[in-house]
Amino acid sequence: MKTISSFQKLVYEATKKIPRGRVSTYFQIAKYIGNEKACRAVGNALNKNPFAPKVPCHRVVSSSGSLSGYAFGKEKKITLLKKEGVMVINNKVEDFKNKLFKIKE
DNA sequence: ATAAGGGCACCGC
DNA sequence: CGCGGTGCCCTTA
Repeated sequence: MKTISSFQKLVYEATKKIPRGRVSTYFQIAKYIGNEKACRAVGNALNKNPFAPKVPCHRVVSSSGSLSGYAFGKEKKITLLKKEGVMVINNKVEDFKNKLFKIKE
């Protein structure tokens, strides 16, 4: 039992909302939660990721489209993204802004 | 309660 | 465009 807080719950919710072939940013999730400044906290929450397979943390990238990191290895993240239709080049998402999914809608 | 860490974002050079 | 420094937030020990 992880005893997660509302914050993390929202993080996972937002992350799960990200459709396949689409990517989002920690910042976007942070805003969805209500604290755009909590971008680090978001990453931390995803890092623990008690819902690993349920939460597609690999669809979450940095504001510049860089993969930044991944609990299972960024290389794995790239592979998953490419398999979902997201072209990843040089550890960065191609057409990032075009594939960017805005959760707060 | 305090200290440190973590998958960030922004600003300046 | 890349690097370094800074600020905010959350979790765990």
